[in-house]
Amino acid sequence: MRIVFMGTPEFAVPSLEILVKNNRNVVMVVTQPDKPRGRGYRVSCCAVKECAQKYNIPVIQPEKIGSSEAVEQLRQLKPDLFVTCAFGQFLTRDVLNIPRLGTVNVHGSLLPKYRGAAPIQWAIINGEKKTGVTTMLTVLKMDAGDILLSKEININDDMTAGQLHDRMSILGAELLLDTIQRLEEGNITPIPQDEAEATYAPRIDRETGKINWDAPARAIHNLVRGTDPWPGAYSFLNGKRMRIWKTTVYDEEKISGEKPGTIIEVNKDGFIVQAGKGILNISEIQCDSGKRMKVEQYICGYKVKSGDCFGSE
RNA sequence: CGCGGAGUGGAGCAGUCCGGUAGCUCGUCGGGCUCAUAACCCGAAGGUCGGAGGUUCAAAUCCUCCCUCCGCAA
Repeated sequence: MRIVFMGTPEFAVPSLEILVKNNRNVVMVVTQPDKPRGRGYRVSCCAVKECAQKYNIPVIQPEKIGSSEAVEQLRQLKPDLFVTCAFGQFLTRDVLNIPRLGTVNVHGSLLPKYRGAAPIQWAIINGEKKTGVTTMLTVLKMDAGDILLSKEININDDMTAGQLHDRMSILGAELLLDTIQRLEEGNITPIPQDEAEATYAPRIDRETGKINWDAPARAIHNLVRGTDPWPGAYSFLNGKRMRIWKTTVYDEEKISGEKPGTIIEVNKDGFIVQAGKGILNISEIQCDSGKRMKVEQYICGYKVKSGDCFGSE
């Protein structure tokens, strides 16, 4: 079976790798063009391209996958199957028509929930207790194709988006291999998604990480976890921006009368802060120009006292 | 040439503008107090101030180059 793999970031690497290691015939990898990224705007390539090069698989990086040039290149490969996994471009009808057996996508949620770019982060931010990975047929509408297989995974109360991402990328890879095997055997029945149940998980940006202290402590805790490692939850303390990396819910319900955001106690375990509902303990933070550090270390050099208040400036 | 911040005993910071004895909080070690303690009191150890040049009577501080880390932006 001739497979073309389309993917870009770290999440897709285990999927590509599992195909290679199981001697699947990946004839081509399609990924996003190299772009100037990072400090100093150095041009760098994505994780999937690096992986493909490691296994000497040809790579193309079309600006638009639907361009006549790219379509022609793909046609000439006479592929049996396309696999997409966090590719980052929509496939056009012309592209979808190329592979004999169709196109399979790996997605980081239990569809039809959390369609879109950031399903892992939003599942945590929304406080879900479980999520999963799904393989489905790729169609023109985003993440809306018929479901092939899915697998659940539990979300622990202290799990970060980064941790969940890493586990799900591996789970997704295993599910992909399984899916392809059963497709070959003709042992799989695509199930249409229930459109009425569909929800969306849009791309997150830096603003997503801004903490609203009027929210419940539990919701803030979920935001902190769901934006770790990127973009990170933040607020301002004494005029300086502070990222907040590690929290625990100290109390679910309590309302002390202090303004939300107020530090009601400082100790070596962290800041104890009043939220809109409930109380949050903050134990790990990061200042601009610095690395992550425990609050215990921070208060050695900075003066923080109870009554100081987190805010939007 | 994208913009900006940071590097000072083990940790976190001040001092740098305006050159002149290395400072604070915490930790560590020793002693004291205490039924006891992560609390309190007394004392001590520990630093080529990221690196290399330069200016100067004198550089953490001023000038030049380099290294490392971080934020913005992508």
